[in-house]
Amino acid sequence: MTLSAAPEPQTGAAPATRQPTKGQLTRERIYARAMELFASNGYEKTTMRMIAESAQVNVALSYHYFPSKEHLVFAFYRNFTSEFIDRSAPVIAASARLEARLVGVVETMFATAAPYHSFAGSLFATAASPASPLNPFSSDFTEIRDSGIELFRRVVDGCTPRVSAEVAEELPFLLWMFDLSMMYCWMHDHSAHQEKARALLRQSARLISGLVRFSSSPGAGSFRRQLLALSSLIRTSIPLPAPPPAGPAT
Amino acid sequence: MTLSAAPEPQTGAAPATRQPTKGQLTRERIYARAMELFASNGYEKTTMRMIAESAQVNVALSYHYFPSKEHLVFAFYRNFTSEFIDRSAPVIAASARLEARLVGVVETMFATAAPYHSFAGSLFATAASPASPLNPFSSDFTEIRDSGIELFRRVVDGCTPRVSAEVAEELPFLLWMFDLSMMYCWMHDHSAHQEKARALLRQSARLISGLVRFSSSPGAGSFRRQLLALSSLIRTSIPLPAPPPAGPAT
DNA sequence: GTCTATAGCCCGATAGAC
DNA sequence: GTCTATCGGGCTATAGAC
Repeated sequence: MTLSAAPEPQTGAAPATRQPTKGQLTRERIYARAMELFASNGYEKTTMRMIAESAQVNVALSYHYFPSKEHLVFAFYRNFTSEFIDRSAPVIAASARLEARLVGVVETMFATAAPYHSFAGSLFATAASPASPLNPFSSDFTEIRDSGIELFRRVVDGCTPRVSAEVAEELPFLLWMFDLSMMYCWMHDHSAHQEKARALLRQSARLISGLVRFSSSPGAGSFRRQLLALSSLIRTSIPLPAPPPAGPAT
Repeated sequence: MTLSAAPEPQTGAAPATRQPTKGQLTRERIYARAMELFASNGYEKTTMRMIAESAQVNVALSYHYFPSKEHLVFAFYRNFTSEFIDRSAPVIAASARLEARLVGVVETMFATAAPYHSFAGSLFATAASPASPLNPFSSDFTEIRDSGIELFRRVVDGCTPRVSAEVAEELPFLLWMFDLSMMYCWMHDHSAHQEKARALLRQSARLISGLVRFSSSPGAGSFRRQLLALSSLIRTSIPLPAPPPAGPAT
């Protein structure tokens, strides 16, 4: 199964100015109602029949726009990632400190995801399985994953402490994985306002920033090489389209 | 829902010498057939009806012993963990080097899990959700998780490089989480014989061992304190029964 | 306590007529 | 796009045999 449904608008750099067709409106209505129901009843307890009824369409039509329940989840991922990245831009601009940027960006992710806290865990479960086309390391996910890594490239870009070019090449990927981990912690966190996840974030960001600084010191060559080798190993274990071109970009 | 089914034998320090009742044999037959079917058809494609038919019992009886499909997964976890831990003992005895022990123990986990590689991912998905009583941080999972952490306590115990008492208190938990991560990588790894996951393991173990050594050096007090604080934060975010008693136990 | 048989609910997903 | 009908599968309920 592949996850790109037929009438799915490619939300890339394509023309978003065209006025929506009737079908698109229907599609969005179904999606919106599904998210509401997921939030109020949870993912598992929300049935496709409920979604269709709520959106005032027939079940079969729901399946026309979203060929499976998973496709709704995938659409959520895309929308969420897109919104999260947009909201991160001013946060990155606000400070050059790596630690502040990292905390800020992940906090932004928490804030963006807050309305969905109740069902994010269930989505994650659907997505965690290597068998699922939704898992973050699958090829269906490539686009979303790449935009996430790209976000952390901007976090690293021009930050303090300064990072060497070789580190700057691997670090975005590592930070993206850190971001995923924080997401997982946040989902599990039922403390008020997810304060525990936030405390964890602050402590981790401090440690990461310290390690990055340390890895640039002259005496840390062995550590740096080991870390880079490790990151490279992880990255190449994943069906990434290609290692980031160290060419004319930036 | 709680996961301890009624006729489930408590495999603790309880008398395992008693001869199995007829019901226990049936239970084990159902379980064994389920695992075979999972391995050959995958988790999702194996139906409860198939399992019952294969074990030559009625579906309702299957549900008597395993009130849900998830209960089969939970039984698998318990058995797997138990076998994995048993097989790890000689590995720990074989070397005092932390790096060698770490590689050896995780390799043992890979070897123990090898027969289930095809469906381990699906089980993991069922288990990853915070909503699932199967997730590794849930209270149902406490016993299994504790035995895992205890295993890594033995890995750390008496190892070289020497670790200070305060590090030795947190390190087993961190290594257990590392073990979980490696499991996740291994599941995703479809290279021949999961060679990529093994390469990752060797590289990670080297780095971890280096970091442990470094953290014990006099100049690394700040790094060590930060790492300990982080570990403690993570650990206390989890419904652990209690922080490990620093009392009379070895 | 161990087990069979049957009947059925609910839900994800599909087929095909209109 | 709409609709009905249907399937397969997780799960439940009940009645009862031994």
